[in-house]
Amino acid sequence: MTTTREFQDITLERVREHVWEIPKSGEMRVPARVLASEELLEQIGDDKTLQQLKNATQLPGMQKYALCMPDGHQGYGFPVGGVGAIDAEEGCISPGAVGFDINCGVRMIRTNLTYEDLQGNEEELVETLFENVPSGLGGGGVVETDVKTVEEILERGLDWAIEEGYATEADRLHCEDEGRRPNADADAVSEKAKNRGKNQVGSLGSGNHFLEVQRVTDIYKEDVAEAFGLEADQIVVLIHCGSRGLGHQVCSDYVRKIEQRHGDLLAELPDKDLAAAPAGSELAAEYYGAMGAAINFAWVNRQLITHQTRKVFERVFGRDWQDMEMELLYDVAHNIAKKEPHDVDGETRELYVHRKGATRAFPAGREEVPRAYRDVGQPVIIPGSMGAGSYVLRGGAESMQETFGSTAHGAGRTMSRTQAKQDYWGETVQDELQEQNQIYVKAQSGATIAEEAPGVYKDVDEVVRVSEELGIGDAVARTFPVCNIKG
DNA sequence: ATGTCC
Repeated sequence: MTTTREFQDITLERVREHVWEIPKSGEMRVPARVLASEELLEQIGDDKTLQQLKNATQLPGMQKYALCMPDGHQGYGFPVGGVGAIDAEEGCISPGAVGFDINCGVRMIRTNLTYEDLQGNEEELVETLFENVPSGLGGGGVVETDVKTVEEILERGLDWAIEEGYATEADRLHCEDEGRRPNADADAVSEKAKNRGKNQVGSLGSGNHFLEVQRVTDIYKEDVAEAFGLEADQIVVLIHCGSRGLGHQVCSDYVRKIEQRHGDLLAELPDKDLAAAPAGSELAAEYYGAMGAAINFAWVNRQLITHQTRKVFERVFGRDWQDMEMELLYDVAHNIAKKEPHDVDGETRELYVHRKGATRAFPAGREEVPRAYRDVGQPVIIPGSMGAGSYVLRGGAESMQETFGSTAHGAGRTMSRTQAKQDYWGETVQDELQEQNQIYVKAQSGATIAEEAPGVYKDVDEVVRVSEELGIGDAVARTFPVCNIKG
């Protein structure tokens, strides 16, 4: 007897614990799979996620199944929390399956400070960070620059930041892809996008983006934590942001171009927001190059915020950042597509792995994992809400087989921003966090705090539990917020 | 997410 669940005319069959399948039918090229507990599946079934996932199976060249991670929710065309691995020679590439915020991602910086070292300095620290790390909508970055410099950043990523003195060689080695995408093409990025980016280099932006000082509260795997340089009570810094207006502009430019030039493919797809360029076409190559360039821009963005953070810590604690051992643990992207070789039915194929709100989670042994972590698996950083903790995982042994080397990226929202503003008042949320949890929050706008209230997020513990039980990403450590700045 | 519509 098969266990099934039905949501809005979509039936899912239970394959095994935490694995639900929408069987292939009608125009679907492959089945779809949702990786979730029963509790998370109920939330995923609430909005358009399942229909979007089912639609995605119609993209030409989709391999095995379209996947939804445990934190999935509806997005533009393709679910946030979606993974689509598409043949890079005979399939297609879809900007909607990457997301508007190209290389939105997270990085964690270690320190050798303990929570005790920081207590009493929270207010000064949060204020100084807020003054020195640009945030909010619109312009204003750590550096104000010009189109020519933006082009350098787009082409060279972290290498540019090293030359300019904003990054070290160790920083570069601890970014996914070593902070520079080989196929990045600044010429494929419009002038308009470059102009939007030129005064946003080193800026958080708005929405769910933030910089958070955290303390490590739990260690689940001692040996892996040691390899990652994490221990209980340690202070770490988490930075979550992306490619700002530049990446957004790249996405809209190419959605429009692809819609215009590849109307034939578009006509076969169930949702125009899935617009895709056929593999081998001029636009597929151009979008891939422009996306790679926007990815480099986002890495530099997070690097300049790191640079400012180190300077702020130097000022507040009166020590050099090197003395506080403020090294980059790792920087992960969670809105990208990348050509990767994967095993499909016993054959190795080049695939465009689209991860939209999903994190690469390569296991131990893979050469893409930085040398320092190669024996334990890559670090995977999963931010929770500002009142809950965040997790550091390591890529699990089953990830290559189950999810094309991917896992979740966050807690995922449970209500709209509009609803959140009706249910919460920013200052109240802020006061409660400080009084009840000793969390110091500072934001450009009270509305942002309301929109990001801890209550609007799913249970990050449950997301991580499912990831761990599936063997795609294993919990290594947990952190809890101390100071949070945001747009 | 986003100069929340060129």
